[in-house]
Amino acid sequence: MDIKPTESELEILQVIWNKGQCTVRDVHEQLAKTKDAGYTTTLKLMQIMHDKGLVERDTTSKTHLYKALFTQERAQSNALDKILSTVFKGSTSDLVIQALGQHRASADEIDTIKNFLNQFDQDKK
Amino acid sequence: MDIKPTESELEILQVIWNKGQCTVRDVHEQLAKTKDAGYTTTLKLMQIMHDKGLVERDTTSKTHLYKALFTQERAQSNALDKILSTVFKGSTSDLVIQALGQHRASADEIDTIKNFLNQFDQDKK
DNA sequence: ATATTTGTACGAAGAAATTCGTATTAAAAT
DNA sequence: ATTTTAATACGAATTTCTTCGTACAAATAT
Repeated sequence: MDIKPTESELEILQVIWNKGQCTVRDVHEQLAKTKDAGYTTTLKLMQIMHDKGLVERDTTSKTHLYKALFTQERAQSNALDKILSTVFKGSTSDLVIQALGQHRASADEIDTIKNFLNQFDQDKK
Repeated sequence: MDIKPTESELEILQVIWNKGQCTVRDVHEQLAKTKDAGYTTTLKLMQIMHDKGLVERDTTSKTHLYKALFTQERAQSNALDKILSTVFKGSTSDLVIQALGQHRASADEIDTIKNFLNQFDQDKK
């Protein structure tokens, strides 16, 4: 079973991951900042996501509450796999170098990454 | 103007980037290894890509030759931007660390990345 | 010369994703 | 109590992507 949210579904999931839990209105208002789609469009999408099993919802009160059914880490992992195979010929180092070159990381971030790499070396021994 | 190849278009572009230049048959045979779609499907897709301006083609001889009109680097850059904003909350270091954790890099690759990071420090001075 | 193979063009069907209008119900405000 | 507001449900239109069949033309083989 493969989880593959569409583009729009990912936009919605992002909002849900940030807030932890969302009403349709929460999501819609967040999206409205950068996009313009009608409220019922967002509603419908979230209902479809529920049908697909991407989210669960609490229907106790009139206004339903949605939660994600898979983690952002999982989505990250899928997204990385996908672009690695489609545009990076499978080369993780190409990906990493391009990412770092394109979006300058802060000194702190660079340190974090270096530490991460060093810890790797230790594993090898 | 935003370049946004679809999933199938990316599969085709990948083949073109590898060979530099391709006939429809070249592409089709490569794809056939992992997929099964009819020849005319591939043909049609490539024609559409031409309409969209993703590729150019040389129609001098009967068998047309296709070339990509944008680089793989550009596609990589777009892909990274997209997943950074949709699933990584914009954090490059999260992306890098997750990528390295998920797809163990070789010692050589790790060195390459380290050097890249060090060179970064120098830039800062 | 003729038949076969190999190619392009292109319409159209099918599938998937997105968008929205209308109906209906529940809650809140007057 | 009644009106207004805010919510869900859901069908249906639209758009985008994918797939394929058929027609036709050029090159190749017989």
